[in-house]
Amino acid sequence: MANEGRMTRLASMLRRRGVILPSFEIYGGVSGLVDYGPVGASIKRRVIDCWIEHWTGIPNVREVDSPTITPEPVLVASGHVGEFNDHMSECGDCGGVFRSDHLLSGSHDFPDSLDASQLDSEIENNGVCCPSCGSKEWKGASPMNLMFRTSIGAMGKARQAYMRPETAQGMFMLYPALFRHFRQKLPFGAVQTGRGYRNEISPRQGMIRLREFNMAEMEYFIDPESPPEVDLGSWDSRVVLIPDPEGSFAGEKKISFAEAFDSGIVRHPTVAWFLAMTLEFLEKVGIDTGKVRFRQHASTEMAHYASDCWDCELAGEHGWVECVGIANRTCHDLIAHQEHSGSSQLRGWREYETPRQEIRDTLAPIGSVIGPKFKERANEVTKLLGDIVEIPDELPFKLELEDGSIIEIGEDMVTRRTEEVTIRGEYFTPHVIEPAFGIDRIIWHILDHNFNEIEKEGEMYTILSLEQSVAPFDVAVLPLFDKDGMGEMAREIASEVNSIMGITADLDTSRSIGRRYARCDEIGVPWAITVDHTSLEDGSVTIRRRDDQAQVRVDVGALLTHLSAGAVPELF
RNA sequence: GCGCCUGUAGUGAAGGGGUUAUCACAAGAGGUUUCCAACCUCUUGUCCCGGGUUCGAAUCCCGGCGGGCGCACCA
Repeated sequence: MANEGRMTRLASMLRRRGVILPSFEIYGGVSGLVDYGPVGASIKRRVIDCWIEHWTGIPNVREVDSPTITPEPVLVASGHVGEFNDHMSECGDCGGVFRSDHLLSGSHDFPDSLDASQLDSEIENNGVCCPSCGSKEWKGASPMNLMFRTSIGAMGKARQAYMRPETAQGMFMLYPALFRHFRQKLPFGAVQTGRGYRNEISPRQGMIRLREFNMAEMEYFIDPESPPEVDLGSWDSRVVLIPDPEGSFAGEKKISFAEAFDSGIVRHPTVAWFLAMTLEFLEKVGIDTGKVRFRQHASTEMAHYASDCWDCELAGEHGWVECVGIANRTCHDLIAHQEHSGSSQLRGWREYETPRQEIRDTLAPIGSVIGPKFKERANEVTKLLGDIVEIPDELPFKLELEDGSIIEIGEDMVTRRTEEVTIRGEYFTPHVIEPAFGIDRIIWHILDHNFNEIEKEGEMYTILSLEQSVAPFDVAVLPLFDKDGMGEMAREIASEVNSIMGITADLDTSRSIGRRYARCDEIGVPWAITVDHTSLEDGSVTIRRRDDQAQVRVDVGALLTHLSAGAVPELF
């Protein structure tokens, strides 16, 4: 990094001012867990609010909220229990730990599919050496699950559960409710923000890799045969894209989203749309768009559920960091849950433009005959009759049961019907496009991109140039001195400002006015109202703009009006 | 998980087997001050935790926890 020590100073400031701090510090701290302090929590809340507002701006998108504790079968169906159970092999000499399947990647076609003992024998048979020390002494492979295990119920019959590794599954569980809510018409979407948990082996880099983290995800359900039409023309800025390095577009490009889609780099129109929406959001919350790039996953690194995946990476003190993933998860999750749960509610209905007429032959079983005749096998017979595709022309006919026995279906057992039916549409499993945001990583980059160290009268001076929408306070109210009634007037103004919905004021009365401006600048408060002697005489105050320290005098009433209308800049 | 480095007020640092651990900035109280970290007085607050060596450990050793970097991991 060009500016030595900048990251240290930023991290120190965040701790000193109560933005982001290590958790449980008086007990020694826990790696991978952080606190948002009295200033940071406001920033986080506002970033999340901006995010919700941004994505619910899409028609037919609603917020939902589901539990973090998730029963095991849900995560078995989603693939997380299997996927998270990677086996790890430990070197007996140097203690290095490696994924067992990676050790075999050159010598076995499907190392993923092996169990622990198979992995061990394959490793031994192939003479795999430890990548760090070259030893061939391996301890047995053992599963490593990155999810936090817990159980539901305190006593003996407790059910196995996990803390969710993503919010997405909760939204898939809500699919039937969403389908009803949106009057059974796709596309629609659900957004959810909340905590996710991954028991990382070694969390590092401050708040970049956390064990408990804040995420924000949208599941946008579409009919794969008629994805929503999007006009990408309204996002005309050029962005840096890094297409699949193994694909035909390999190599960094700087083009617009429309061009990227038209040329086939971005394969799906909805994915292209969400890439553009993502950039727009990041810009709104104060990310420097010059430090944004989108990288397409190579097919080999794709998550188990994704068919096309783009990462949005942000540049900062930690280099390029993945902060958003946009994945076309196709119908993978809904199909998996349908199969594991047996639910038939995880589908959409596609109406044909013109209804189809079909002649349908059916054999309706007559239970009063089949029952007594086949007894315990009657259920199977009934089911098989319903499944017959080619109805035999003549009765009686032979039917083979599962156990191989052949039975004869006679005329007295069924009613043969030929009817003309009108088919108006068909069921299908929707596809889902998912933008998933790592909120903590985005907050880190907002802080990073807006942390400005300038020189003021020969000394270093810090300004956090946050957008007002994500600033910890909208405005600071500062009496020039806390005497002669200036303090009282400031307190009144602060409480009036706080009574405006969505606007918060911080009151600071201690020490010199210059010092208080500096404190506000450091945590990114965009505006400061100062109450001075003139204020006591004529009810006017001054308002100071953080970014250039310009100050104008206005009537308090007018200022409050501008504050509630978000029109303070017009005063300058 | 492994290796190397590392841990002293809120932050940044100095020091260090022996009386009461030092400095700057920050913070609190009071004073002063008619707008950008001013000044004066006073105040609060620190050796990560545990064990060992020692007459004596914040200092040396071991372990744990935390942090940094490298390797590995990051669905």
